[in-house]
Amino acid sequence: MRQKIETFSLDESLGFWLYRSHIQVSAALRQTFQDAGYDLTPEQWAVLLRLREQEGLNQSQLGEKTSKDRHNITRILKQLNRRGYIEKLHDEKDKRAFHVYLAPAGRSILKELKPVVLKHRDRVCKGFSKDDLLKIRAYLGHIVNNLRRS
Amino acid sequence: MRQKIETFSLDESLGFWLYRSHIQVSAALRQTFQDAGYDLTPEQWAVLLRLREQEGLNQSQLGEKTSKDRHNITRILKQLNRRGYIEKLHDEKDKRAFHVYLAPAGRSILKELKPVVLKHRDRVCKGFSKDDLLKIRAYLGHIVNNLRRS
DNA sequence: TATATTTTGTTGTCTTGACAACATGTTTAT
DNA sequence: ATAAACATGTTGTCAAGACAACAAAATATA
Repeated sequence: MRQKIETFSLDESLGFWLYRSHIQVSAALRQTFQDAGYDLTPEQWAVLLRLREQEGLNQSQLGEKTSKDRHNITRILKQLNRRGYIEKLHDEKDKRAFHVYLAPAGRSILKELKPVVLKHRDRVCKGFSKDDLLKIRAYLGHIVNNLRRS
Repeated sequence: MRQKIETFSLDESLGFWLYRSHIQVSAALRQTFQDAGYDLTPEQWAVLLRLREQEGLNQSQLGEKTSKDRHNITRILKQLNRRGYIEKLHDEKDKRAFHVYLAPAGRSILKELKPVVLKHRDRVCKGFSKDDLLKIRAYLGHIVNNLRRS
């Protein structure tokens, strides 16, 4: 009867590969923005994308929909506000809350950056079939699901 | 003849799913360490793991092997040094460089945290077959490869 | 109604990642 | 041999993620 010796190494770690791939995709997108002459982070881009789909959310809701907590959303919105890409409007009823909207400059940058972002996407996804991409998304969704609640 | 209108949304973005899954796995591991009573970050853990496999690297090499640049490695090693988990020894020949080694406390914590890390791994990987895990790793490796050079 | 609890958002601290500037030491070219 | 280029590591700045503390407002409860 042999005892099972479980072991682990960094290269066998799923978490490390997620870290690695995320870091590199993020760095590539950052570089893409920089090459295009825009001072924008991947995180700020994600928030703008989310706002294009759904405007008028309050900050907490926006945070949930971008996987960022309210502290970080506060500061990312501050940056986007400074650059003139978004607007925060007070909620009439709830005086604590804001509703967040795209400003005209925000809509502009979304259009302007579309071609370079598509190019970036092609680079990241090179060699993958549509089926591969669906499978990857399913796998990552499964992981996210495994960690839901507690 | 219809023009192809390519579009994108955050939920269709591979980069966003990588971000999301990475963030959650990382948060879960952080919580795991905290629950076990250890003040250790996932990044520090990754460096310790790498050192267990390969000691005596200099900082730049260690950075490459953990996908961190030399600036970040400097600071992570500072933390690990403060906690007594590693040692930095001067290179005899190259007076700029250090060789990094695990200290006894570093070996200890690697052993002590093994069970909780395995538990964390089981949680992350729940519902995946060995074949699934190999496929995920292959997919993520493919992405990393797509972004190599330039 | 009065109090307690929860929600919304901000600020501050720490760690990490990206990046520039720098000091020091090594290697290469002239 | 000297100068130029490069490598190694540190420090500082900013953005972002984790987290604690806080203020203000809304909601629940007594």
